[in-house]
Amino acid sequence: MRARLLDAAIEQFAHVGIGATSLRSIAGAAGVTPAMLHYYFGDKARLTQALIDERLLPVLATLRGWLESAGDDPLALVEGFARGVGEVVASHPWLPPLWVREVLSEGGALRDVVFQQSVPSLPQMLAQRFAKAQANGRLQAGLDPRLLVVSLIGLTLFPVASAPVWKRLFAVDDIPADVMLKHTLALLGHGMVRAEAEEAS
Amino acid sequence: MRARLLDAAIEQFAHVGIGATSLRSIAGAAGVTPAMLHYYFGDKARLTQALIDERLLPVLATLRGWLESAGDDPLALVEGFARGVGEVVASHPWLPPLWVREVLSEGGALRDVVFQQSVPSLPQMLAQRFAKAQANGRLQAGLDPRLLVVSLIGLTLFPVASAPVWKRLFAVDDIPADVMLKHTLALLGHGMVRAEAEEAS
DNA sequence: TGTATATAATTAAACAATGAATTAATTTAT
DNA sequence: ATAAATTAATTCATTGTTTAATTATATACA
Repeated sequence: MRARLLDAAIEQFAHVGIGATSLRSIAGAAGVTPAMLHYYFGDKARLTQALIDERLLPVLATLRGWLESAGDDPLALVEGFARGVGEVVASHPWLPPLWVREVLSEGGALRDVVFQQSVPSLPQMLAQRFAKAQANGRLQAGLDPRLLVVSLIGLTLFPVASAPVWKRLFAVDDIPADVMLKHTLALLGHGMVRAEAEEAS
Repeated sequence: MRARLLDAAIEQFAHVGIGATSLRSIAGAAGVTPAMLHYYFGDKARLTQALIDERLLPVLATLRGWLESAGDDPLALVEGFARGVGEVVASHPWLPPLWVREVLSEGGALRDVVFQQSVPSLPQMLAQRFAKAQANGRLQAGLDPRLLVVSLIGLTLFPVASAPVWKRLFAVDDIPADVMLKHTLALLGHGMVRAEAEEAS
C-alpha cells in the first residue's frame, strides 16, 4: 500500500504539480482514506521527501551510472546517453513532467532539494566527457564538444531522415520521440540553468 | 488596479503554478482585498481567461509578427527570431516559466486553451521558412533546415566562443543567456509536441 | 465655484467547501 | 492475542466566493 500511495502521489505531482495536488486525491487514486498518508508518511512534506529519496534520486543515479560506465568514446557516450534516457523515461513516465514542473521551473518545489543533494548535472557531465574525448583526439578537431550535446538534443527532437549516421545513433527502439523530447528538454534545462548560475558567481 | 491584479496573478501563476496559487495571495501581492478579484473578474476561471486573452495571446501574436515580417533571408530570419524572443522575454519575464508549467507540461491548465485558439507553432513556422529559403537557393544545399532550428536553440543555450559567426547572430544585447534559454526551451517544446501529435494523426 | 448625487472602487465580514492533520475506533493479518 | 493496517470521525486552517457596507471619484446642477 505504501508503494501504491507513492505511485499515486508521484503521478499526480507530475501531472498537476505538488502544490495543486491534495492528499485527498492521492488517497482517492490509491483507493484508501487520506489517513493512510499520515500513517505511512506523517505529513505532505515527508511524503514529498520520501518521493525524492525513494523514486527520484535512484532514477538520477541510474542515469549517472550510464554515463560513468560509458568510457570516453564519444559515439558510445552519445548512444549510451540516448538509450539510457529512453529506457528511464519509458519505465518512469512521471519523470519528464515532474522534472519540468518541480525541478527545472523557477519556484519549483523540488529545486533546492534536488540541487542540495549534489545531483550531478547530466548535460555538464556529458560536455566534460566530450571535452575529454576531444583532448584524447577521438573527436575531430574544430567540432565544439558543446555543439555535440546540442546536436544530441536536436536530433532527439527532429527525426532527421537526411542524416543516417545520427539517425542510427538515436534509433532508441520504440520510444516515442515526444517522450524523448520532454525528458531531454528537462535534463538540458537543468544543466543549463546551473551552468549559468555557476558562471555568474 | 485591474492591471495590477493581472500583473500579480500572472507572476504567481508563472512562479508556483495556477493550481497552487490562491486568490488571497494574488490580492495580497497587489495590496488589495480578495474581493477585488471578484469585482473585476468574477471567479478564478474568468481571471485565468482574462490572463490568456489580454496577456498571453498578444505576446504570442507579437512573436508571430516578427516571423511573418522577416522575409525569407535565412540569416535575417534567425537574427529576427533571436532578437524577437529576447525582447519579448525581457519585457515579459513571466512567459518562460508560465509556458513551461501551464502550456508545455502535460496536464498544464492552459494547454488546451492555448492550442484550441490555433496559436501557430513558432518552431514549425521557422522550419517552414528555412525550407522555403533553401528551395530558393539562399541556403547552402545539404544543410537540413531542421538542423538550423536545432542549432538556433543550441547556440542560444551555449555561449559558443569558437563559432564567431553564430555568436554574432545571437548577441542579443544584454539579455541574459538563461532567460533566452528558458523561453527557447518553452517555445521549442510547444512546437515539438504539436508536430509529433500531428505526425501521429 | 460649491454642493449634491450618482457611479465606481474598495473594504470588511462572513459562508460554504476543501485541505491538512490528528485521534480513536475498527478491521485484518500474524 | 497481539500487532499492523485501515477506516470513520473530528479539528483547525485555508480557499473560493459572495454580500453588505464604506470610501473615493466623477458628474450634474445651482
